[in-house]
Amino acid sequence: MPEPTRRRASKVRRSILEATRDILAHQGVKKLSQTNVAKAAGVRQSHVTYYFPKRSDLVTALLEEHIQQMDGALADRGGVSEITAALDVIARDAARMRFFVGLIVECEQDEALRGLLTAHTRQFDGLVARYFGREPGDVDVGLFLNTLRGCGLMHLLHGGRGEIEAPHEIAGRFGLVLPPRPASEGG
Amino acid sequence: MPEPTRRRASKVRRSILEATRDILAHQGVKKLSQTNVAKAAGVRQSHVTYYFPKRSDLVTALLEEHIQQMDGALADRGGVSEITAALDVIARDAARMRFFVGLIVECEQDEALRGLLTAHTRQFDGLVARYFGREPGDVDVGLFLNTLRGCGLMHLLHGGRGEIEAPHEIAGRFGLVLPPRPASEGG
DNA sequence: GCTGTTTTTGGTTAATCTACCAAAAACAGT
DNA sequence: ACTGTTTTTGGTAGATTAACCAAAAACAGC
Repeated sequence: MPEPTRRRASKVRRSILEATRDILAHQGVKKLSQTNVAKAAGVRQSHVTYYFPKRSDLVTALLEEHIQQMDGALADRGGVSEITAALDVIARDAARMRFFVGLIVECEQDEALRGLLTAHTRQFDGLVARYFGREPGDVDVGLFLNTLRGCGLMHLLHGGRGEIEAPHEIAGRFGLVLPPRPASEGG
Repeated sequence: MPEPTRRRASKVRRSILEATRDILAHQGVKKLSQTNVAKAAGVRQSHVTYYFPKRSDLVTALLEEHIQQMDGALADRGGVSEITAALDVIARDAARMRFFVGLIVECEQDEALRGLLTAHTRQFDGLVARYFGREPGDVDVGLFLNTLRGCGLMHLLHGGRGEIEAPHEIAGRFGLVLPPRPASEGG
């Protein structure tokens, strides 16, 4: 058993991951340290090392959980409203972009993490393509999402200030419209 | 004299700034430290503190010089080819986006730096608007540039791999075309 | 060549960071 | 209740960081 059982379900482990997420989203990658995480989680610093022996373990677990949550919210129900919300978040939620940028910065030192993150974004792009009735890899969808990402990045830079056109309006500029209900969207 | 004279023109100072730029662009913000900068510049660590007493002084000076260089290349000649090249860089040059992302991360701890960077991007956006015969603050131009930024960010994430549509083609999607020569472009 | 300023040298400092460790405590299965 | 595992505690280690400093050296103006 290389992977202990209880270790994965621990309450402490959970609080550490949550603290990590909060710090990365609200204070940025420069503030992400074992000390700060432990403080925010209300546990000892050595707990962080215990559950995540290397820094990369912590960040990787964070991203894995994030992906899992996204999958739960998006893929399972395939809900239109969830995707709509997710698109909005990309362009208008500074904390989320801070989180994303932090991950990108971490990727610079961790190719495995980069693999995870690229795969995740690719999958998300494919999901959004479906949402608009396009094939995965669709160029319009790719550009549209990158537009949102650029908006989000500038929104982060400007300190969360400034108005941003609504995602579905931006989508229109790329010829992207929601096809008539695919007859499988549960309320 | 709060601002010493020779201090600003020093060869050492220049090499420090160049090393800082290179590290930020090619290794990322996590590798930006006095030690690494000094090593890359071939000077002693205490030199870095001497010329840039605080870390923020170093980053600020770096951005100021960057802005100055951009101004020199773009505003002076107002050259179409220079802007074309700059647009290309945003979307396709991973090192430049790494540099930009690094600055954004630094802004999180330095509001003055954020002011500098936001002002710079705003000015650049205005310049590009002119380039397309639009007014500063033009929504199409803003979205277009953010598209390039989003492309650049994803390009950085994917480790500099992957093809990207040419900027002027993307511009077309926003109804942006170069007006007939304004009769003032020097070859 | 003297004088005051700038720069360089070579260290030190205090803070912070990741990682490690041994021993106590809590817990689980039986 | 005993046994082995997991977790917690508390502390340490070694690296790395930005920042500071005194004294030597280089330099500039006169």
